[in-house]
Amino acid sequence: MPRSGDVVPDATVERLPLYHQALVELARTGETTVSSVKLAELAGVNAAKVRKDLSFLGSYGTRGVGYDVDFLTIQVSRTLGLTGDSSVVIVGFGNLGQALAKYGGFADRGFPVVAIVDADPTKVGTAVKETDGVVVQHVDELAKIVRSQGVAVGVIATPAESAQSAADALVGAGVQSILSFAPVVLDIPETIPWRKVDLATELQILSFYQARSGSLQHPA
Amino acid sequence: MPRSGDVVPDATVERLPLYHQALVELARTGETTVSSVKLAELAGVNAAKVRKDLSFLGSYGTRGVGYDVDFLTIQVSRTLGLTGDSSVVIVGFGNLGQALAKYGGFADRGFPVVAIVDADPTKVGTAVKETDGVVVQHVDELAKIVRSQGVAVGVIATPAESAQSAADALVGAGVQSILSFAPVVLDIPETIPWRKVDLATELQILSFYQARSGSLQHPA
DNA sequence: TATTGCTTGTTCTCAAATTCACAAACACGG
DNA sequence: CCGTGTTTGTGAATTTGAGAACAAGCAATA
Repeated sequence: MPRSGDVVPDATVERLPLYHQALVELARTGETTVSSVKLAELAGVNAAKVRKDLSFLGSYGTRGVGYDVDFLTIQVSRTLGLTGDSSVVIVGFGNLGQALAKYGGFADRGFPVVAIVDADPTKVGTAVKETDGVVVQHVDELAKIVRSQGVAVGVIATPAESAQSAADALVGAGVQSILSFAPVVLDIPETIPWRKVDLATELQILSFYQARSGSLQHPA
Repeated sequence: MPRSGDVVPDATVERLPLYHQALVELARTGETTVSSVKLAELAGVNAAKVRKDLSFLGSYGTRGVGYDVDFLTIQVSRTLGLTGDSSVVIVGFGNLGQALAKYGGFADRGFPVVAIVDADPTKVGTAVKETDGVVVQHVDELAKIVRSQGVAVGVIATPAESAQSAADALVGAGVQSILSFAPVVLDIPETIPWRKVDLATELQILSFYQARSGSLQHPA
């Protein structure tokens, strides 16, 4: 019987946000309980997998009934460490950086963008109205910003060539995790978790399954 | 001995774009051959895994020497179905849609954005200079656009509520694969491969590993 | 042509993840 | 209070993936 002290498998961790998202949606529509079958449908996975995943957090369901939406939401949030907002700083104010800054999807889900930096002095001073008028600052200010604003997450939106120096700056400034959109492997200390999102890579993976068209559906 | 007719494992497919990226970079810097160790380093994976992955495409290396960069690039491209450009249409011209349209990273890697559509008539007519002046059209034109321009990929950048109707429109219009940024599970025919990228989900996964700080590094 | 050194391709073993299948447990109605 | 129907939680079996280890094979050199 897995208890909260036990390890949560990586594969499960990657799915917890899906459940969280589905639970928030259920709460919004007024549902008070949910079965593993329903939750599986909303998250796009298999019901047995949902039950096994949730069992790693503890025994929070009621047999014959299902899971309490609000209670389970809290447990999933707690496991993911989603207690309160985590401030984000974006490094790089090119097209992608501007895009991410204006995109509201971060703040909506508890990750407000509180600062933007760039190495180009001509970009410093620009205000982004979509993020409450955050003003672009110079990358040299990074350490000061992270400390004073308590920034937890750094997002790298620089060109590939500058990504490593951006990472170094973020690590030096003291952020606790990094999300990179640059298509390069970064050298980052083991103590700081980081992930890479590469949009072109996603399209190339699709390309493969499209070429094999019909024969195989993409794995969820 | 795996041959090109055999199945390529899903896990391998997800890494092929990384190798492709690394190979392109090697070619750019003038390297003509590369070892599995070097390629592994550039892609951020284990060397044994590189060799095993590549062996699914065929026996394209030379023992004692390594892989020919140009030749291997061609083989990886062919396996991924990256023969020539694949046109992309973006559905949704809100913040994220505009962001993606202006972001040059798609075209650079063989996925030019040739059209943008939105359901809001007030947005129709806007030109995006970053993508050679592509003009936003109404979503009702989608089928015509896809047919006339030979669009292969649809990118969904709408709010979550509109994502399913966007997907339906794309499927009806005849696109061959779909990349969605909306945080919902889509109902799409098995014949059309699709993937979901959710930026907030990425941050939430990081949140977990950050909470478990230091004890576990995120799996690549 | 024989030897040496290096790197691939593949086999083998182990670990992780998925899926099935079902007993255990609860609510509810009679 | 008992039986029924439903849904969880979890062993067990299966599939998939990771990594180590090494024989096979090629180039280069003398």
